[in-house]
Amino acid sequence: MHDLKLIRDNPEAFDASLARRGFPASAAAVLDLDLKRRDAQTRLQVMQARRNDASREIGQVKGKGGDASALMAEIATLKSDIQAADEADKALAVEMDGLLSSIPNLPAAEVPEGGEEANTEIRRWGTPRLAEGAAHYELGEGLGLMDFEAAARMSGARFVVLKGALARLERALGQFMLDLHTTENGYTEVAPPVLVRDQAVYGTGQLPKFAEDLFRTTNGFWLVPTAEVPLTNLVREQILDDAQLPLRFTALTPCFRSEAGAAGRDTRGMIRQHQFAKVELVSITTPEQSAAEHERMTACAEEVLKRLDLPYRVLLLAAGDMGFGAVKTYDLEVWLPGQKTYREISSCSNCGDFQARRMQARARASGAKNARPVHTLNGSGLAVGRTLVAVLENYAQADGSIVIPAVLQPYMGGLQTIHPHA
RNA sequence: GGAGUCGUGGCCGAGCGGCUGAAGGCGGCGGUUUGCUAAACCGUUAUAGGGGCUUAAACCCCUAUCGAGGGUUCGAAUCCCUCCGACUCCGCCA
Repeated sequence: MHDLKLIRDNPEAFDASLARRGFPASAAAVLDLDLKRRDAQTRLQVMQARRNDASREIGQVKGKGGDASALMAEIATLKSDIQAADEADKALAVEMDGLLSSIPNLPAAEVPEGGEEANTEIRRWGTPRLAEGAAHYELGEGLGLMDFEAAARMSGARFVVLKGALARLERALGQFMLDLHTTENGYTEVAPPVLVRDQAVYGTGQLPKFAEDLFRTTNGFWLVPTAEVPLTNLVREQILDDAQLPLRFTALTPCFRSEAGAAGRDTRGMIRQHQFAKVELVSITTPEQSAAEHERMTACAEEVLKRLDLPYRVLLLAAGDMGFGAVKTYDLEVWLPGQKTYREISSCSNCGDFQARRMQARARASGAKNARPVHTLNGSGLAVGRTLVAVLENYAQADGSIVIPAVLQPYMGGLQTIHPHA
């Protein structure tokens, strides 16, 4: 959600920023509506002021036992006008809300202009295994521990059943990530709801524009597409002290995505599923802290890949490739020998005050009069399903067995290798 | 699921349908007192929007807001309805 004042003060800059995302100019429409709204508001307020005065007089006159019928008659004529003006004003407010809430956040100055092709590689880590490797689904099925057909029989496409050591490997990855972030990176573990109301999903920006990407229960709950939703909404409608910030939350949750519009993409394997596990990182900061926190959060996510010894690169996303609420986004892409390419495994975004405005999450500097919207950041630390894919493909041996990364072995009861038929 | 109670400002907590945007307290801020700390005392302290004045701020005026949304009324924090949330008791269940 945008600050209307900002658009009023500098409509050209606002449109120029949107243009960098490839988003059409919107300031004129906003300002036009704003003008209409203010006009309607003024007309309404003049009538309300008169009504309030007259009502007060009526009270006084009646209190002295006088006759107030003349005043009452006057207001009676005002009444329908007030109602009409009130409705007009509300309609305009709703219209403005709809308009503002459908405009994406403005990219930071250092974000490259353009679409996906303008994404910029920032750094690389590790040495990719360039030899042709087996795909994770071949490896998993070869192990007899990854079953897409069984999943399809009960749930259809884009689901998977993991069994035995692979099921445990997924659990191990989640535990390892969570432990790293809570014991070394300063995040507080949270076990949040994964079914949430409209307002929560609106707060983080998936609603109203992206409803089709989400699953919804018959009684109106949304299944969270990421723990970003519940973790960020932890501070909704709260007024915090700057001194409490930054707050850092992490959670391991299932994530649910309809993948409408992804038909035909990544149809094989575990890369794109309707349901997957993810460890999410969320930070709530002051406006001054968010840029540095963004770097810190990205480093926390990278640390997971380093400890797993998985080669990756970091991309600074171009304005047009960023998510709706992001000011700036780093994507972490892990090397997948099966595809001989880097694939996204984490996305770390600074959302500035965009989500905070929608959630009414504010913080006050000590002694300060006014509370300001906080800044919110979120990042995957990491997508567990895709990390499993990366481990399989990067740790596969010639005979189809999978070596367990050293840091995971304690979580696997000391198991060092997963053999076929295990 | 059945029966009931409740939802007020940063927090706690009053509030007869008519100068109540809201008593009081805590906290915060400013000041007095003080060797320092503590305490005491005085003053001040909601948010959003619109408008006036101004280079700007301060300031002034208006409107809205007492969980949310409707309704009744000349007038609603106060009455009615719906929803959301909290709590209590009973029943049921992991």
